Amino acid sequence: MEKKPYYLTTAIAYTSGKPHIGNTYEIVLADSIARFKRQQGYDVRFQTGTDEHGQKVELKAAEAGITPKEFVDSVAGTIKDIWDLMNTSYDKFIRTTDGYHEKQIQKIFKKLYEKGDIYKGHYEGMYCTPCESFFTKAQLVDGKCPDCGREVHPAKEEAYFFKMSKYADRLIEHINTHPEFIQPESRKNEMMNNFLLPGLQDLCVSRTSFKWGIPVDFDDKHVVYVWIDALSNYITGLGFDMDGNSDPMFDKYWPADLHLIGKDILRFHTIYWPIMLMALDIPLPKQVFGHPWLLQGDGKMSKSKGNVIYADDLVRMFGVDAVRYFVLHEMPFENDGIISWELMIERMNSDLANTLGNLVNRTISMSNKYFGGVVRNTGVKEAVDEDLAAVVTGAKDKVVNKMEKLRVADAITEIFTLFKRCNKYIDETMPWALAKDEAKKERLETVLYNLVESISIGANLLKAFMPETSEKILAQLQAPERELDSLDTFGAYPSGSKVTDKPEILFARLDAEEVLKEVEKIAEAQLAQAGKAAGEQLAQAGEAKEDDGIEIEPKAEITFEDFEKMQFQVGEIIACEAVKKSKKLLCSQVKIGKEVKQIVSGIKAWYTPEDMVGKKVMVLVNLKPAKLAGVLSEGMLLCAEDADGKLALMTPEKDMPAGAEIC
RNA sequence: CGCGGGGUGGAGCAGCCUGGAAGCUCGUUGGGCUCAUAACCCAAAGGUCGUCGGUUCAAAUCCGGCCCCCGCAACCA
Repeated sequence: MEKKPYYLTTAIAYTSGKPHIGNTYEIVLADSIARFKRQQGYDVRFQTGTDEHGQKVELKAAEAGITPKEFVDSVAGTIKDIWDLMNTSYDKFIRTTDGYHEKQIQKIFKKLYEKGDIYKGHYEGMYCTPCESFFTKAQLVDGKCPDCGREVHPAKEEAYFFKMSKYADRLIEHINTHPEFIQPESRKNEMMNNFLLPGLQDLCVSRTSFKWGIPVDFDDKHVVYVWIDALSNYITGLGFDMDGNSDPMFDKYWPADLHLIGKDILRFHTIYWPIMLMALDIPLPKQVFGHPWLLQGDGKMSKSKGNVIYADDLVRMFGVDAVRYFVLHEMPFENDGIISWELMIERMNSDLANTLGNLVNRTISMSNKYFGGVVRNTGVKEAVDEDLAAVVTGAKDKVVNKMEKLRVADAITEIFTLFKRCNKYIDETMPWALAKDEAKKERLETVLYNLVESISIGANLLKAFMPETSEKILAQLQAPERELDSLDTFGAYPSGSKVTDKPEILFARLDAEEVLKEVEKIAEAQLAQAGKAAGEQLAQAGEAKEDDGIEIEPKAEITFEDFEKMQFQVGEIIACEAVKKSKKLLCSQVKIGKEVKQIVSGIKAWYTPEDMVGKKVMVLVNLKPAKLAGVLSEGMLLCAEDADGKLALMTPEKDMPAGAEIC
C-alpha cells in the first residue's frame, strides 16, 4: 500500500545567535508531530533550517571581523548541533545560502516581476548618504541618522514592491472556506481584522541598503528582502523549480500539510506566503499553526542578567528526553508556557522519576524477585484487571485524537494517565501479599504480566515524544516494538519473555538545591561573558566606567556647531495628563520662560501625571514639532535610560527657574 | 471607542463554543502500604470561577457595564 505523504516544516531559524530554549521548543514540537505521523504510517518529510541573510547578520559579522558567510556557517552549525542534541528527526536542513535555493529565489523574483505582480517603485523616507541607509521618521534619533548621527534628508529609494492587494479577495475567500487553515482559530480573527479587511499595503520585497542577500539578477543594485527569500524555503527545499523542472519530491509532498511557526510570524505565513503562492499558481499549504511561546517566569531572558536558559545546559543536567518532556508538556495550546529551573526539577522528579521511572523499576524488580524475571500470562483474572486493561487500551485513541488537533501536551498527559493507572493497579493487587501465599502464585504471575503489558503499550505510545526512553523501557522489558494501530489490544506481550535482571534507573530524582547551585554557575558564566563583551565595547568607546555601567552604540563625533544648533532649557511642568488611546504617552504643559509648550513623552510606564506636575526638567526646545498619537508635541523631555529601558527625567541639581538655558 | 487573548482553591492550568452537581497536575495535612528511585495508593482541607448587573427553573459557561493583566498594531520628538 502506498504511504500517504505528510510534509511539515518549522520556521527557519535566523542566524544571528545561539537559540535559547524558547526557540528550541519549536523544533521539538515539530519533531514529536513528525515522529507520531510516521508511527501512524505516513510518509513524512520534516524540514527545518536557517534563514541567513539580512542586515543584522551583515553587521554582526562585521563586528566579529569575519565575512557574513563565515558568520552564518558558524551559527548555522550551532543551531544544527542543538537540533541534533534534542534528537530531532528532520529529513532536511535547508540554509537560505544554499546554491539551489538562491537560484530559485532569483527565478521566482523574476517570474513575479514579469508577471507584473512585482513592480519597481520608491520607498520614501529619510536618507543618510554616508551610511547609504533609509530610515522612517520614527527611526531617526533627534532627527538625525541613528547609525552615524549625521544629517539626513528626505529621499526616495528605489525598491521593488509586491502587489498584495491584487490577491486579497482570493485569500479572504480561502480563509473563510478553510477554517482549519489558521490554527489556533482564535488567531484567524486577528489576521482578518488587522490586516486583510482594512486592505493590504503593497509589500517592499527588495533592499539596496545592504548587500548580504540574494541579488536580483536583472537589477543587481537590489537584494531580495527577507519575505520572498525565507518563505520560499518551504518549496525550494523540496526541489521546486520555477521553470517546471521540479524534483518529483515537490509533486509528492507539496502542498505542505503543516507549517509550524511561532505566533509572532503568523502574519507572514497566513498572508504574504499564501499570496506569493497564488501569484505563482502553486497550491496553498493546508495548515499553519502559530504556536505560543515558552517564556521565563521571572522576567525576560537576558544575557546580562545571566538567566538565559539554553537547551544544552538543560540537557546536560536533565537529559534529552526530560527536556523534551518538559517543553512539550508545559506548553499549553494557546497561551504562553512558563519555564524555570524549579518547574523543570518538579516535573523531572514527580512525573519522570516517580510516576514513570519508579513504575518501570518496581515492576521489573518484582518480576525478578518472584519469578527470576520470567513474565508469564497464566490467565488468572480478577475484576480489577478489566479496568486496567480498559484504561491502557483506550489510551491510543485518546492520544491519536489529541494529536489530530495538535494538542501535544494533552496527548502526553494521556500517556501518563496510563502509567498512573499502573501504579494504582499495583496497590490494588498487592503483589507482595500474593507472593506470600503459594496458592496465589499464578495470580501473581498474571498481575505482573498485566503490568509489563501495560507498560509496553505506554512505552510504545511514548515513542514520538521521548524516543530514547521508549526504547530503553522496551529493551528492559524485552518487549517488541508495536504498530501504533495495534496498541488498543491487550495481551500482545509474548508470555514467557524474560525482563532484564538489572533494571536501569530511567530518571534519577534530583535534589533541587544541588541543581540550583549548578544554575548559579551557569548564570555566573553568562554574566562573565556578557561582562567581557561589555568591557570590550567600553574599551572601544574609550570611556571605561566602573561597576555595571551600560553601553550604547557610540555615535560619530560632532562639531561644536552641531551642538550649538540644539537649544536646551529648564522647563517646569505645570500640567500633565495621559494621552488617550495611547499606552505609553503622557502629555505635559511645560513652562519655559514665558512660553508654555505642550510636550508628549513616552514615559507613562514610569511616571504618573501627578508625579510630573511641579517637576523641573531638561527640555530640548527647538525640536521640530510633530504629532504623536494625534497630539501635537513641541519639544522633548530628556531622560536617562538604563539597560532595561527604565527612564528617569533629568532635573537640575539645584533649583533653577523655568526657562534657564542649559549649556 | 485600533485588533486580539486572558483574570477558576497556595502555584500552574482545563472546563466556556453545544448553560444543569467546580475538574487536573503540583504543593499542604492525615492515613495506608513496603515491591520500588524517602517512591506508590487512599482521604481531607482549601475556590463568592476579576467585578457589577441582566437573561433563565438553572450561569464559570449566554448578554451588557466596569476594573486589572498580556500579546499585536500605532506613535515611545
